[in-house]
Amino acid sequence: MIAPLGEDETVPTLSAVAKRVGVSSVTVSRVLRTPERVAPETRVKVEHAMRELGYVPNLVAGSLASARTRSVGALVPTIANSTFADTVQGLTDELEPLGYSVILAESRYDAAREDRMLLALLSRRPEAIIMVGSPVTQYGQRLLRHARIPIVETWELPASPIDAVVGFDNYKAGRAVARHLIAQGRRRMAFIGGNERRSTLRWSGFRDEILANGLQEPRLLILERNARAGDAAHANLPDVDAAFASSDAYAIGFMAGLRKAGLLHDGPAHKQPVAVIGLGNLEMGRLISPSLSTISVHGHKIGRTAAVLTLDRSGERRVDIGFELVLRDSG
Amino acid sequence: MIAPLGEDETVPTLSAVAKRVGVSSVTVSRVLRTPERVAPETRVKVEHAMRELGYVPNLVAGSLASARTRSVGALVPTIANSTFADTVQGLTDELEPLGYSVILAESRYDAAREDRMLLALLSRRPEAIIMVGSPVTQYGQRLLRHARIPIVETWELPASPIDAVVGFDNYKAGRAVARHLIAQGRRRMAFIGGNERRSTLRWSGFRDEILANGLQEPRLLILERNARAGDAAHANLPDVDAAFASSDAYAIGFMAGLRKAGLLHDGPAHKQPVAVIGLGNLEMGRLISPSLSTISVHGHKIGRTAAVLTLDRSGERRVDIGFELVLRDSG
DNA sequence: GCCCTCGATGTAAGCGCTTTCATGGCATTG
DNA sequence: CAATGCCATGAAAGCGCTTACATCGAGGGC
Repeated sequence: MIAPLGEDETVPTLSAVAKRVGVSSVTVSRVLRTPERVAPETRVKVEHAMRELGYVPNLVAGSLASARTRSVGALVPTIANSTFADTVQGLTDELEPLGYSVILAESRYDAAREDRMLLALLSRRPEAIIMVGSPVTQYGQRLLRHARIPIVETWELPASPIDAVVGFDNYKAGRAVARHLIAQGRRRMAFIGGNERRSTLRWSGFRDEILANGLQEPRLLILERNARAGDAAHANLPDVDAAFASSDAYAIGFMAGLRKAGLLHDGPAHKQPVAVIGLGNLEMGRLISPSLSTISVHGHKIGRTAAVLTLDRSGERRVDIGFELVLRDSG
Repeated sequence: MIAPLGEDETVPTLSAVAKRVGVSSVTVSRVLRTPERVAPETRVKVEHAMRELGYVPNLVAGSLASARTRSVGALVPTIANSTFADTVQGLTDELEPLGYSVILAESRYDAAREDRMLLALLSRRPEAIIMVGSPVTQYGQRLLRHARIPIVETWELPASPIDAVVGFDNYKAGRAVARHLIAQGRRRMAFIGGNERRSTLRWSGFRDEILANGLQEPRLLILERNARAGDAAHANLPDVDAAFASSDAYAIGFMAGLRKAGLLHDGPAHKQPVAVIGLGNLEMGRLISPSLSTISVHGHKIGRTAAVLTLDRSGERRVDIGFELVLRDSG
């Protein structure tokens, strides 16, 4: 596939450096890994030779020999347009200073692809795997259970996690939003979301709370991935006075539709004909008008915490990082 | 650092599978790599044993033996909140089906960190490196020039690239925006951007075009990373009638400031007291009101093209993917 | 002055694969 | 029927490191 760049001279190895200095290759290895165990004089000579040759350590050889790859696998549904990028960033913030690299894989909300990616990741022998959600298939679960490395599931709080978990209760988030909207006097609710587990959990909570309050069953609008929540959404949801969107992007799209229909004002929440609550707390939501009320989910912190959970396996393996209802002008 | 999970039994290897079936390990290797060269009967037995043992190929050993890691390195300034995620996604879209993994690194617009990440990536012997921009330091440049693998620089069109390049002309983008705003009758311009090369290039083009038209020097507002472009920006830019923001996020932040100051209407571009043009074409920009005019930059396509450039080294090594001025209601 | 320790270096083995080359059996050919 | 070729498999070497373990002087303690 990828053809190596032509030309001749070979990439320098440890022993090339060793030969040049006139020491054995262990010594060279030592100036890399445990420089304090090498006589300063030799060390200087070796470092000099490395620079001259442009030596770049071969970590794949090193990994094989030491059984430590200094890499972690990260599996997310998608990295683009998404708050999962925050989680990945949190992860790297914590891990890169320690010399770990992250191998990134995207499942695209596709079970088969998730399994393939899991296998691909494991083949590279990462020292831990951090994923958004949990493996969907039995096969994926088995793969991870047998991997014998720390596994961190995130963004949810599964009942029987494989190893560690850091996330929040999506069901409760749904209930919290419903509770707020009811208190605000809303009566005809709708839910806008995608067709995946976290979204479904939020829907369940939302619905349960509403029904528990004796209100009518909320409307449910499942959007396909990449669907435009805008015009479509409002056309499908006539006659509602509040909507909970499973992501800020959906919420903002829905608001665009509302605005077109003249159902969006620049005033405060209680003046809105239709209340809208999102989830994710994108910066954008704060900037638009009316500003978006949302569930804030601490994506970055999830990533950092996941990193900590792989590094320190002694403490509590389940972290409920919570969420926060951020009220602004949209609902 | 990361402690391996306790317990005993060792992870199965190729030869463990081989022993179990009673064949040599080459045969097992062959059913993985070239199954058509193995007698169907043996193949079935081997595959069965693999499943029984839960064998997961060790790609790090394979990589060392074959000198092919089937990985590529991706270096971006940041993955969060950013359109670079699109580029990474384009990359993986093209590469994952071919069995490549992407190793992700973030430079955070920091030269020293960029060099460290470059070295870390190269140590893992990726078969290609795709980066946003070009290495900032001499050292980084040298590292890549000596790496003997395809290198793709993106998002710019450097004069003397290391190897391949796919991007657009940031300077021309700046000129194009200026030209448009001038044609729209704007006279007192401002530029809002970050302190990094691509932003500076856009500023140069913007400024040059304005001066070439005999208008007064535009105002320049450099924002720190993560600064809120909102209130701050407008306070610093009184008396302008048009602004070009180096990213959609800045643009939307600036618009929020304008709205507060009563300088933003819901009508069409020519009715706006202050025109605003962004860059990036975030979906959000289409949804807000007034909708954001912007330079669209095809981030996803950049990623895909970068992948193609690493896979097929025969064609043109410089791709100008262009940009597009998308006019909506903000300017 | 002898033994021990310790610091600096080297030797050897091996990590889990792939690659190259060899082998032996069987079918094909004239 | 011998020569030929091919197909399925195996043996051996080695990828570039790390990790025991060995070695060898130089100092220090008594």
